[in-house]
Amino acid sequence: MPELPEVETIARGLTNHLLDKRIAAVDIRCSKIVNGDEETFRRLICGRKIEKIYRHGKYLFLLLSPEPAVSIHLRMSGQLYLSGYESIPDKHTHLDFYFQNYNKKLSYRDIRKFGRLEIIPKGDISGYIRRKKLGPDALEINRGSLSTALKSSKRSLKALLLDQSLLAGLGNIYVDEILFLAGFLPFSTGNKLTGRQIEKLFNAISEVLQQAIKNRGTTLSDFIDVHGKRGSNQFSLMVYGQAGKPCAKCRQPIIKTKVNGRGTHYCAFCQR
DNA sequence: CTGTTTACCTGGGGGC
DNA sequence: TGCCCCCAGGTAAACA
Repeated sequence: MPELPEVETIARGLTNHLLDKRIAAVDIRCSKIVNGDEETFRRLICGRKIEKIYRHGKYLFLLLSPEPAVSIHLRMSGQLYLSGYESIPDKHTHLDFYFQNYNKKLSYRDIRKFGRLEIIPKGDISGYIRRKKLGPDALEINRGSLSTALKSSKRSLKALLLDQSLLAGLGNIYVDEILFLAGFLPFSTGNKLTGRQIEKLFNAISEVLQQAIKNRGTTLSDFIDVHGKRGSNQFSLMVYGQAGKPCAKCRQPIIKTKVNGRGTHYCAFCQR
């Protein structure tokens, strides 16, 4: 499932290939994927040049010149990939962008159709981020803000780290990995962590995410980069999907349970 | 207001 | 083989 490292991998891939390309046409085959009227969507972006591509949390932003911006959220199973101009889309490929003087198209594919593309004015991106209640990006947050976020309530660490309004970008896989690396149990609460413990968590967040970006994301089933290639971070997972297998550190079996309704993996010996 | 549960989708896997 | 049921997960909306 695309979380921060997967969206970052896509943002970098798109930046490498689509910067300064001009959108020539958009083929929408499933209109619920785009927010609002399909015809308006087409009209507002056709003929516009891609000026900048970046992400905040799991949201991807394409800035067009002179206007507008497109926000894309892949949710559970969304994919963005480049393919030959004339390749035939399968039944889950809902939208294609064509470009001037470029022999590839950018396709949006989404088996579960949870993802969305939205048009917003460029000047309103910060407003959009506010309306979506997104906190600071998980790679940009500073220790003070993380501390405030974790002490904001007596919910579990799992719930706190998944809460996009506190810090944006973490999903189920990386939260489990971060809590393992930091050595904290997912159902323990954040409000009585010491400064030293918060620092441990802070470092684990950045370490786990940076490593996953280096590995070009985690591919358990769906994730692919803009070239259709799988990531390799699944081979570095310590707890997620490892239920019953021996912990890499202490050889005790990894436990899978539910915390806040989410599948949660941890080592009862290494995490306290 | 806060925190928890459910709906949205589809494919895959287990049980029989 | 095939059918039924449940599970996976990010977010928004509904709920307590």
